[in-house]
Amino acid sequence: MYQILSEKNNNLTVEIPDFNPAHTFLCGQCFRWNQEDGLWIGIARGRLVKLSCNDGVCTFYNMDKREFEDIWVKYFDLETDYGSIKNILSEKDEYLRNAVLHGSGIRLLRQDFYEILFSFIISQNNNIPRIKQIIESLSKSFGKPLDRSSSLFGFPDVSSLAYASLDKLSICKGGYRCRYISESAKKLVEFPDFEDRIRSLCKVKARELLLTLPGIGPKVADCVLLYSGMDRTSFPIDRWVKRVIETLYFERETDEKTIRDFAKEYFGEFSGIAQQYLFYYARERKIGFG
DNA sequence: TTGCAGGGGTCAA
DNA sequence: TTGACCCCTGCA
Repeated sequence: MYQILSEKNNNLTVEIPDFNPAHTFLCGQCFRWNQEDGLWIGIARGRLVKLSCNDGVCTFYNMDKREFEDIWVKYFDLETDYGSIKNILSEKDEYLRNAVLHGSGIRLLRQDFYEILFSFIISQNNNIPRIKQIIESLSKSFGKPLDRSSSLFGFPDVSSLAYASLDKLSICKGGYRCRYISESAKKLVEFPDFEDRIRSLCKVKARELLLTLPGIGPKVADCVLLYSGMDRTSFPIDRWVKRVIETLYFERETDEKTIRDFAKEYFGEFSGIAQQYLFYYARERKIGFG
């Protein structure tokens, strides 16, 4: 699914099919990747990553083969064959074919469970630039610096958030969501093997357990399962997805349960990635929005 | 300049 | 089922 082409000067060149950083980082699944001077720079797994890509050949800067294979193969989901998934989805209908073409370089990342959990609590009733702002601010205030000289910070761990006062959390301007962050973090420190527990449960039970945390409703629970890589059939339904599905497949207003059942039946095991293609397509084309 | 709607929802009544 | 909730941005 990928091929390491060279390793020199501490830079790694890798051929990665079906990967376009812009598609992957801008489709709304992550909040800590930015483009600067032609490079994509992100903070994930407590590390800074710099990469550039051209025609399916990517360079990872300051990275050796070992780190790449230990961490980033999994993070970028490089052992999944997106080519065949795209073929299967493209045969479903013309809408999906267009959506897949439009976001042909999307890869569903496998991100840190707790970072995703808190990031998507922050995402509720919010827009992407501000979500990114709040996450940066939280990381700066409560995260660990990436290295001794760094002014960059990893996402805070659960206990840092749990032991922070609500007043201090509120400096990050998350508004009413800060209370959810605080309360969920407090519950999570009391439940240290929460992530393992979620992993061990069936999808339905895992979702139910996530829903017991303050600030996590159906949409955020589905995001956590999908973007942490736990359940690729998860199908988060937000305003955009609801309206694009209504516009393309129902031609009328439709309740969430009907949409969920439709997705399960129609997209099957590829529901999560189908959702991502449709979301990216809908946002860029403003489908269902004027 | 000001006011208002709305943003990848959730919760409580 | 509905409105409140923080805060910011875009727009009239």
